[in-house]
Amino acid sequence: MSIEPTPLASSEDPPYTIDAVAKDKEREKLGPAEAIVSDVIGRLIEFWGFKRNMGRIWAVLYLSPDPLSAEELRKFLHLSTGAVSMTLIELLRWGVVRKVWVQGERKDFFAAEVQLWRMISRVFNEREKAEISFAIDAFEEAIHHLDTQARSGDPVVAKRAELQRERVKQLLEFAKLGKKVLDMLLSTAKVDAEPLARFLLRVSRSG
Amino acid sequence: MSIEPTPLASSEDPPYTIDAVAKDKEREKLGPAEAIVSDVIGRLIEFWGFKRNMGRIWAVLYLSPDPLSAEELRKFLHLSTGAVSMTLIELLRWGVVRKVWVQGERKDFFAAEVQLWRMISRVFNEREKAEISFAIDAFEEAIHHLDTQARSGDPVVAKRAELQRERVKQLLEFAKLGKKVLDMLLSTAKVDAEPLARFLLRVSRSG
DNA sequence: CAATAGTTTCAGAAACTTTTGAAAGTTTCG
DNA sequence: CGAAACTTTCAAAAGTTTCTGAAACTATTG
Repeated sequence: MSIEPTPLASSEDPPYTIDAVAKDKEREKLGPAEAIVSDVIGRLIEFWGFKRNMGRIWAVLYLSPDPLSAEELRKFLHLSTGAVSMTLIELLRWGVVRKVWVQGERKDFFAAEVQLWRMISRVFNEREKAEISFAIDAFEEAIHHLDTQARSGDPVVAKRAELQRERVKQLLEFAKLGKKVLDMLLSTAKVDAEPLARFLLRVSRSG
Repeated sequence: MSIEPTPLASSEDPPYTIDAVAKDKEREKLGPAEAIVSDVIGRLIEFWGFKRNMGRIWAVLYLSPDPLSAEELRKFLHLSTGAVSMTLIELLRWGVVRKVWVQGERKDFFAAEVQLWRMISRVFNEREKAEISFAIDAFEEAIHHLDTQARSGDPVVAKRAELQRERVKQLLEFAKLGKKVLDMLLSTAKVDAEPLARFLLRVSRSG
């Protein structure tokens, strides 16, 4: 139930020695809280379309008082060197983990971005916005096609095109609204959620 | 570039006959706008963690003036009977597609939920809320573990537990905020976005 | 500059997800 | 009831994603 500090530091060891910290570094297992949190973050992140290990590694780093090396992460999470390397590269690309230089150490160390809001807005910005912009373009293209059809001679075709045009327009409006909310979130929310709220207040009157 | 109504209805056919509608029913291919929209909705939905075919089927139904049968969907999207059946069952479970009884027809017909907002809030309610509630519980459990550790004799363990407690608390706060926003969205936003905006306005002052 | 430490890459393996299509099941109708 | 119409199920196949671990590569140090 209590944490398992390290196999080397049994409860018989004289406690509070100077190298307690050094021993702490030799820990090979996650404590229960760390295990729970890295598991749940892994799931959340997977749910969000990333790899589970991205979430798990981020979580372990987030809960670590000090930066960790790839090797330590490998041990904690029972991953292969390759997986740790690839996952860290991905996390670095997303800007949610940083390389940290540790004095006197040759290998790289890694630390989590701890500003949750900044982190999430960064990911939203790159990922959701791209997706939604693509959708908006596609809906606009579809509407263009339907306009052409609506002007075609065949009234059956024209009638269907008109109905479809309305429906795609709904999708387009919805996507644009989503994009606006996202933009707002991204540009300012890391500082303050107020602009988003103001916007929604305005929207709610017209739509 | 223009729609392909059906291989049977070439442009030489006398147009505007009474059975133009009947011919329209024999269409076997999607028009360009339908193809674009079902593709992009398929992608969005996949991105959101559902099966691509759920999005594609929903989109075809959404753009159809009349309810469609499983067989028609199978033809339009080149799927197997099994895939159509399973996907429709899933869409029905999510409440984003309804069965529609068509007079004089023996087979089932299906229509899309066209209220976008209602649809999305329903999905959010079932899916995101469950996920976030689970995370909240897990974070609380982790904090409990860390409280125990913080009271343990070993000051190294205690110190780490305190730092970790702070961090997990951040996650917990964040998740709770997310849940609140979601609740607001779900309970009222289908009617009106205003309560959500008010809430955000309040939140932005305190934290 | 050779040995060592550390990191990345990548082809294949494993795990997981989705689809197929035939068989089983169900409902309707004469 | 029995045949026809239609739907669902499910085991196997196909497809996709993620992971492994050895080899290649890069950087550091004596």
